Amino acid sequence: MPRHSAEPIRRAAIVKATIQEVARAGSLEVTVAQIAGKAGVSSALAHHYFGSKEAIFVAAMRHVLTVFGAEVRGALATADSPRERVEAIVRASFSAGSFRREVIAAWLNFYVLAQTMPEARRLLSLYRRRLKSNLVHSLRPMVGDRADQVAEGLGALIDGVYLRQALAGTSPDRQAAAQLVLNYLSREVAA
Amino acid sequence: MPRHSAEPIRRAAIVKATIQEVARAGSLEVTVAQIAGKAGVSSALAHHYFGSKEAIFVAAMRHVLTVFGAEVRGALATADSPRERVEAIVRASFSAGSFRREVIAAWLNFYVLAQTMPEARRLLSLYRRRLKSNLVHSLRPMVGDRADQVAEGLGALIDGVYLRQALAGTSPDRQAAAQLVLNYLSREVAA
DNA sequence: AGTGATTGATTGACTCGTCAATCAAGAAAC
DNA sequence: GTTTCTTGATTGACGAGTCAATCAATCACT
Repeated sequence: MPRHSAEPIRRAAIVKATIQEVARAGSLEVTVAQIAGKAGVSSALAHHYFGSKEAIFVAAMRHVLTVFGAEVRGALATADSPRERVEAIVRASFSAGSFRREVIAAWLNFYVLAQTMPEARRLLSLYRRRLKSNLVHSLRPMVGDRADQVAEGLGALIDGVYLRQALAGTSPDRQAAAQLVLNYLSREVAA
Repeated sequence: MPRHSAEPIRRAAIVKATIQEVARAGSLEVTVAQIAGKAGVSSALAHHYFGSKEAIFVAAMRHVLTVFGAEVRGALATADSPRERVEAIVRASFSAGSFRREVIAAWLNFYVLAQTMPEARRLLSLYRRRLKSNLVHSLRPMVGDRADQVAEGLGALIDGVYLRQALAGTSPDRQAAAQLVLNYLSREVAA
């Protein structure tokens, strides 16, 4: 293993470990040592690569959002009609990659992080704006000028389902979650 | 100042200060000293009355839920038809007492707390079960055996609206929030 | 009414542990 | 032999919880 390839590997390992540890602890009260330990490195190395604990959290958050973004884009690629596009976004929200216990738990805590860290808030706002923009664009041909409020409702509903899943002891049911939201969509379109 | 009236006054002050401080900090990372300071007492006294920091948080959470429960009950008192009952619950969710910046911020953090503290989780589950039971009961005459899923959707939507409000920089708009949820209700009933 | 005992209220000072961050130095690669 | 990687050790700060002591009201008894 060549020396110069270590950095990306370590960063990825630390980011992954961060998500796992945050999920395990159920809060952001995890020590750098715990994260580093899980990643199989020393806490000093984590500081070496990220500079601070906050930066580690931001990187983890960015990773979650990146994965989610990629899933949305992938789902949109095969969608033709507006209806299909909206459905693609909804399904991507509950895809196998993002709708997992550890990611959901991390998600909730990133919301809390966004309350105190401007950088985290920026990331979250960016993601939200993109999602809404995507939704509104696809909804326009379906519901006209109600697109904005329907998008707002869909967004809130998705967030709510996530939130409730975070607290539920059971493992997430992607199918049921998607169905609940798509149901809402159908009603709005029919109205 | 009569001796025996000190305890309830102090407890209430500390609980109130806890909610304010959690909201101000945007997280549970507030020190007992900060809370006590805001309540105008020493940190030792807070420990004297509550025993631990966790117990302080639980008391604050219980208070929020109690206020909310009272608001729901009050709203239900003047509701006759099933439709009115559901609307009362929804409106109570966004009532002036509960849908305030500080309370919303505290709410979000209590969700996080519930991930780690069994007692907090118990409280939250209890509140949720009651709310859903209330909803299902009133929805039954309106939507029949779809009552359960509609209640689930309403609950998730309410949670989602709260969550988004926690992150929004603006002050909460009770009217718009209630309208969004009631809209969902109308669609479901019409279907 | 006076006086001493009792009890709750309250605090400042202290302990003990924890943790983020730094540093200096060793190991590995090139 | 220089650069990158990696760590153990250390530090400095901070915070929860404890404790011994003070203060003030109430009580019990005369």
